[in-house]
Amino acid sequence: MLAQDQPVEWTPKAHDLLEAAAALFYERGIAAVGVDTVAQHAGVTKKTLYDRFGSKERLVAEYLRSREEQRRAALVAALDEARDPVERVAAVYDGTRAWAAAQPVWRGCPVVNAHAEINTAGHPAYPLVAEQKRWTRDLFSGLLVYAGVPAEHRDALATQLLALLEGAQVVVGMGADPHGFLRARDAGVALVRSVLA
Amino acid sequence: MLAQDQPVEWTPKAHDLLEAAAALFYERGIAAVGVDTVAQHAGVTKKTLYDRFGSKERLVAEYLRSREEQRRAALVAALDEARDPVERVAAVYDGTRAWAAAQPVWRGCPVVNAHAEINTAGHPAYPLVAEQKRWTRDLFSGLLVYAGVPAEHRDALATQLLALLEGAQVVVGMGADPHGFLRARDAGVALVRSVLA
DNA sequence: GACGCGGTAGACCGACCTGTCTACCTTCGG
DNA sequence: CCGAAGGTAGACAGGTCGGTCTACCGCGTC
Repeated sequence: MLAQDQPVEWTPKAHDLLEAAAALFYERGIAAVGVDTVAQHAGVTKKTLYDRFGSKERLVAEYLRSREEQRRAALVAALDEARDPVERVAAVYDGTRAWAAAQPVWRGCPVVNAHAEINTAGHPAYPLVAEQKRWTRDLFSGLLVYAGVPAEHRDALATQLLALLEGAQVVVGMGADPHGFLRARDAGVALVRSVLA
Repeated sequence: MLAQDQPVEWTPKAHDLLEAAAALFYERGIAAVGVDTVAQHAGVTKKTLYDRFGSKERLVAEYLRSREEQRRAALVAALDEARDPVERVAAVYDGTRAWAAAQPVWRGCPVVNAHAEINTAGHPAYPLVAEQKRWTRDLFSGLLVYAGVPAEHRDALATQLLALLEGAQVVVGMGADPHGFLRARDAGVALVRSVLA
């Protein structure tokens, strides 16, 4: 078995495995997908899966890490196109919408979904889950500093912007409104404007 | 086995089973909890479980139905205390916060969590999941009519209020901000006020 | 006193789960 | 030419899963 904290060796088949695992875990749920299924979809033997990742838990952790990497890349891409402070807040919603649209199917935030299935604190994906929302909140917080939002409003507003972003992912993922990201963007912009005025 | 659409016979042990199942499914995840574990926690035999509910899927559906019943009861309780139109919108957030606080642990919306684990459209809990967000959106929609929000703003605003509510549940559930419900409430009120002015 | 009912106790089934193992094949660098 | 590395094929182990079944018990009611 692969040692627990030893990094994954990214052979071509390891990439195939991650790709297959990511799609299956996201679309069907983590516990609902067995390692045999993942290996089969990747066109690979189970032994190769264990040679590269060492355990299913580790594969899950890598799945979440890679999805989060994608997301942050989409966010910086969207942020690079906006210089106006309020537009930069809006860009977070646009970037998330673009990231969601890039997935073959959208079933809500992968981290939230994984959180619903991971109970043991010892799971290697646990720290990733805990860190992700904090990171996004800090992102908003920084954008609010840049926008000149007074410190007394900053914490509350960061939470509100984060709630809108998370809520939009849920709303779209459950099919309650296909324009959820645009609506959330408008609301976020309105909230920021109201404390700047 | 219990017939698929035949109603559950609510004997005392059936209630014990639902209570145990609800706690376990919510706190550990649905797939992670076996029927043996549920029966054991309820102080009941597996046979009794199957005599009353017929299948695990059916038990899951009843779990979600009962949690949603609780939630709507908390919402009407909060709504009954508010007559002012904007205060009634705020009451939805307060009611949800009270409902969340009533749970021994809060790990986000049970329906969203279940949605992450349920992939098969034939699952008896599937219609419940699909209906729930629509119902809540309709609730906001009705409150906005009552508040005199012009029709052109109503749909977008209902989605924004729903996103704030769902987002607050995520934010609190993942520990990103313990005051998530209060923040969401303030943001929702501000958004409603801005279209009324 | 017979019967139905809700329940216990626990064996049992086949399927599937994560994870390991042996044996062999291919490719490539020194 | 050799050996290491990445891989295939597939059996295997031990455990858990959802679900079924038989045998029995206690209680209330015709």
